Amino acid sequence: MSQSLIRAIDLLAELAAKPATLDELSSKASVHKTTVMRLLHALEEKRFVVRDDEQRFMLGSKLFELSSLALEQRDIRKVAHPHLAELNGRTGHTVHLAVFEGNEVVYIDKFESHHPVRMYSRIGLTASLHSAAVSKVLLADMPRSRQEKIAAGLDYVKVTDNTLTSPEALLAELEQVRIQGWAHDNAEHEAFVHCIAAPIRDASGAVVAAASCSVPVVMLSYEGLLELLPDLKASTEAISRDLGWISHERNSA
Amino acid sequence: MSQSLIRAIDLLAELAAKPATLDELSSKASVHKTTVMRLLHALEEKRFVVRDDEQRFMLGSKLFELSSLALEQRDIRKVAHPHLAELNGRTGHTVHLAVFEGNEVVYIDKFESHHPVRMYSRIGLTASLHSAAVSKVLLADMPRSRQEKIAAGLDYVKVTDNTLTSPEALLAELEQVRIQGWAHDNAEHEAFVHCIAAPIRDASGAVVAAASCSVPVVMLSYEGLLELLPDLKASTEAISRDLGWISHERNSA
DNA sequence: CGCTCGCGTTGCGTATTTTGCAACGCGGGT
DNA sequence: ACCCGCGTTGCAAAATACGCAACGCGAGCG
Repeated sequence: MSQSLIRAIDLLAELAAKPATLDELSSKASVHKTTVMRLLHALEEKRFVVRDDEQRFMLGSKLFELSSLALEQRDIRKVAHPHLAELNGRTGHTVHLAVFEGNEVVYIDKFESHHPVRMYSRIGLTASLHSAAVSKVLLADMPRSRQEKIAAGLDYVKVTDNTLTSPEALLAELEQVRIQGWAHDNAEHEAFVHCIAAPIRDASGAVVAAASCSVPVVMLSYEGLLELLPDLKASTEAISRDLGWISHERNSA
Repeated sequence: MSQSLIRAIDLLAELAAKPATLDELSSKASVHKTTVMRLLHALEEKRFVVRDDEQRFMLGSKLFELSSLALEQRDIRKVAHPHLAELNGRTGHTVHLAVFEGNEVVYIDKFESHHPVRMYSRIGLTASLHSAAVSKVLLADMPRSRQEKIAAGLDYVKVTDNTLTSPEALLAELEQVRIQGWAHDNAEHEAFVHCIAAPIRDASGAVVAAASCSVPVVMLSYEGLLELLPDLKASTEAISRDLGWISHERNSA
């Protein structure tokens, strides 16, 4: 167990909240300031951390570099980007791309709404496994046994009144998603925001990513949201074809 | 000296190049695979690393999250973003935003050209201190003694035929930049690409960032490049005013 | 101008962790 | 069925990390 490494990572997490001094970090981490100092020096030397004008430590530019390279290593993002940019252009609404990585669903691309609305999601953050539409799409393609295992291990945090609250409810919804080929988030993930998501498949037909359109409920009714579905599916199917997927069925809402 | 932490960071640097297996990483790092395995497990637990479908390790999504937060902590970027987006829209050329951090110049925003050209620069990478226009702008505002210290410590790598190759040449050019209020990169930083940069100031008048326009020499002559200067300066001055800067002089090319 | 305080830094000995070794376990291929 | 590649594990030794106590410096105050 790499305690020293874990401590350094914890320091980065503290600095992710806001820049801090040596003493502040030492206090937060319950670690002697000498120890914190040495870890920060190593992080500073490698550009993970930098000192601002007031001698506070803050996250360094190496993180931009690594992040940029990590995103570039995700081919799905490169292939999907122009399609989703167009979808965002046509609809004017927030568009996300998410993948299943390390037992979590992570947003790896995002296009902001043309309207003055902003959402909590951001590239790099994880999406709730039991409430986000992209999560349902990604889970729906998994074998039932794996779904059950994941569903059993979730903490069904009630984010809104509509949030699913049991493994049974989630599994039932996943079955419906698998059949209909898309998922919705009925303001389960973010209050006052609903969205729809559709799967992106690779040459083998496996779901490798999900894309979604999200809209505040005051801007668009549920019926209006569903009218975006053909457009969304056209984009996700175009991306899937670029990945070698061959459509065997006629799709419709 | 945090050897374990440094090793972990080196592993991340290897994975930045491309995903790799345990044995590959062990070989590259000259560290026993047991040690690499433990470090990777810790990194995986904290989402700095994830395993792909072929059990290779790759950079994880936590880096996106930290990078996103680190960029948000840089207020200058948020203030400058809309202005530089407009500059990019008006000119159609590549636009960069760079700051001086930890004795280096780092790109913290970039807007791609509307033409089919791509450059090596990317958010998070450092710019050469002796050849990039943004670097000259940032260095030009420093006290002479600090300039001399930095100039003396540089490795004057000859990137192109036009690259400056001595501290004296660099300091002379910095003096010129300070007087004229902008800098150029005469294909010193990237062959066949020239650019101009201008300073962004804060309320105290200090240069806190630099913005640049970069164009391939085949697309625009040097004279044509200089014609972009009023537009660039209009943007950097607007950003400076947003930061509280008060202009005391009439500016012109 | 001198003193005090806050905060980053340093030397060092001890405690703790890290490390590599040797072997194991598992899955895939022959 | 066997072998090989590769990830994993237990353990003892080696090496580092750690915290302590004090230092040094700059800023602020009297």
